[in-house]
Amino acid sequence: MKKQHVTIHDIARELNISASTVSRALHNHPRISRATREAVQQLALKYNYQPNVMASSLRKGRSKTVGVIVPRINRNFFANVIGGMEEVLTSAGYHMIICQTLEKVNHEMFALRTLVNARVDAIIMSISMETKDHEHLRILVDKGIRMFFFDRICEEIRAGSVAIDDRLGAYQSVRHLLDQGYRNIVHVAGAGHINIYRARKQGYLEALREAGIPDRDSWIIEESLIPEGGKAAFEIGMKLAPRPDAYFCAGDYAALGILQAARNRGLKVPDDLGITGFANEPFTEFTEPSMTTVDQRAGEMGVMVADMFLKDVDQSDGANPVERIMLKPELIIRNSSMLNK
Amino acid sequence: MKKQHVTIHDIARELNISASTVSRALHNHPRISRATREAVQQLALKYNYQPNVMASSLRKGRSKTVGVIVPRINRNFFANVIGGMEEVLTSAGYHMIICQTLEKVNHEMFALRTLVNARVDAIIMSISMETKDHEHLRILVDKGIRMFFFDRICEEIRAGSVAIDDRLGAYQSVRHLLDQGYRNIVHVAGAGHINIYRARKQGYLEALREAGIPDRDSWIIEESLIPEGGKAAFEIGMKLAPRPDAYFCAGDYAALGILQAARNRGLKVPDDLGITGFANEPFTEFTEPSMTTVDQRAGEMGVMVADMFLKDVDQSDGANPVERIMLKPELIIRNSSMLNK
DNA sequence: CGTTTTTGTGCAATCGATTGTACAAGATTT
DNA sequence: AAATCTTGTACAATCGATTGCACAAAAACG
Repeated sequence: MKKQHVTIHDIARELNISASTVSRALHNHPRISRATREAVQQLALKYNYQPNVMASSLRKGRSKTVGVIVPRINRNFFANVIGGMEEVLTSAGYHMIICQTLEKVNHEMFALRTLVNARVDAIIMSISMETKDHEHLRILVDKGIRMFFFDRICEEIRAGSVAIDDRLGAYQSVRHLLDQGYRNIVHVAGAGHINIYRARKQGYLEALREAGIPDRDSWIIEESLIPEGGKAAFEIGMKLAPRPDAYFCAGDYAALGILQAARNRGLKVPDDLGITGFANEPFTEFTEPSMTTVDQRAGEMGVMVADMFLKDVDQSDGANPVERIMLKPELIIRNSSMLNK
Repeated sequence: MKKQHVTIHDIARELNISASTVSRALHNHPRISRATREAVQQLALKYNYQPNVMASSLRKGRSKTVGVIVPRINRNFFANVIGGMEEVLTSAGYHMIICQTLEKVNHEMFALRTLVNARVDAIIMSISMETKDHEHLRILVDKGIRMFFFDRICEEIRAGSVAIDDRLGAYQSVRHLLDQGYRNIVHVAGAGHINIYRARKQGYLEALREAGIPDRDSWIIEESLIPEGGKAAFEIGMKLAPRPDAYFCAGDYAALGILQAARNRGLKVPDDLGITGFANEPFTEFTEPSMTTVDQRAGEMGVMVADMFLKDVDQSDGANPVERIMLKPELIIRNSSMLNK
């Protein structure tokens, strides 16, 4: 249990020079003589000197840390985004502090305060379901805190963002169902105040209109996107006329609920009923029949938003043109929607 | 874009007192008069003063941060553990810095160095697959760094840990298969140098022996625990005599591979073949038939290891009796192993 | 009333790294 | 040889919070 860490002062003392010289030598300052520089660097190596991040952060006012806020860490999508960010940020010398909101706006505010306290160099977040008002976000941006959004972005705030083109993903899904010959397509939708669910609804409507199929409000069923929500939507759908022959769900878990409900009713998928989900959750590959869905390219999204941040700090000439990237989603066609064999 | 943060000096100036008095007032130091204390606290509230964590960390030598190292953030199990830790640590005022090793030992060493640099108050980790040697861990523990393991623990290091009783989980699974009437049970095993896979094998052997069934080495097939590994194991199993009637897999993805391979061969699960997995991955609920597996109580594990850390820092009287907790796993019986209906 | 104790506050050092400025010695220019 | 420039290093302040020590004023005591 020796002294825990070597400091520049330890090195300075041993070489009979000042700490400032050591610091400069370690940073290859041009004014430091070659002899001194090499002596310092050798000794640093010998003692395995590691700069105290807190001290240098305090002095420089930058913490080399990025705060990440997600609704839930253990949701497949978010875990993948975080995985992507981690790879980029770590290799650029940044840490990540991670907070989850559990979809609660007060958790979100708490997390924001925590991260601002920790003096993170940026906050990268996906807003919670409950977040309808964005005043707490605006305050931070106005204060000059670097902020980036991914997936669930807040359009009203001027901030960089990466998201997938949900509208396009939905459009492609519905278009695919139409191509397969399905005609009476119900949309199981998510909460309307979240941009991604609004966009998915738009894509659904667009595909129908393009095909000349009238859209009706009663065919858009807003439900919680969990298996139970899917089952509820299925029951509602059973009462519609004409009888729906396909369900486009804004989430995979809801699609799974539809699948289970259909099975219970003796309906065959995909013959009697086509089903598509959204998110490419791992289980969709393994359901019977396997589920058609839309991949959100989570890992890439994490990489891109992290890169966006790095680019921004690098230039940091103040004039940051806010970039909003939209990734193209990938329609993954599986058996739950393959009418033609 | 005003001045970003209020400091104790700002408050001190406004009240014509010294910064040290402000600091003491904010910490309810008994020597500070009531009047001063209240004035300070009011002003702090008014300006929404938030202490600079880096400054206080630097001074106090504690960062209020915990480093977490996992093989992959986006693996369901680890994401759930992290989720559990997050809830506990955040409400105790700690941050988490998260690193992933991607199962590489050099990534692991890099992560350790990074976290030590960041002066984390503890490191909570699950070792990578590649980690066979533990010298790099011992060095840190000897240096006095607080270390805790979960799931994949390193027994040779004296450190607190939380894991599930893998041996028991395996024993229960195999016992269940035997109770169902299966007799010729293959074990698809994981890498033998990882404690959890060794323990699962032990449980398998124990259940067989207890039932008076001879165990043979050729019935233990060590494979990568992915669907392809399962398929490979299935092919090997097809050549055994007598023909296996059940597979106990050390991982769910391998079990899935067996399920798919069996289906391709026209074998009916569970009638012709019983299958059980390990980990309770979300998809196991949704396969056809649904998969029997063992739940590892990931969230609880995260909560417990975080609590263990908090208890340790709180007392910190040096005399820390190393605690090694073993959680009881939960056998989740589903259709892939239900011979009796 | 003089002495001791308690109370309330400020000073200054500290944590470790960084950086503007000063300054001496050596090199170059005129 | 004097003037100027370059090179190499040290000093001291700084980032913001914390804390041991000092000390004055007030209170308690004999």
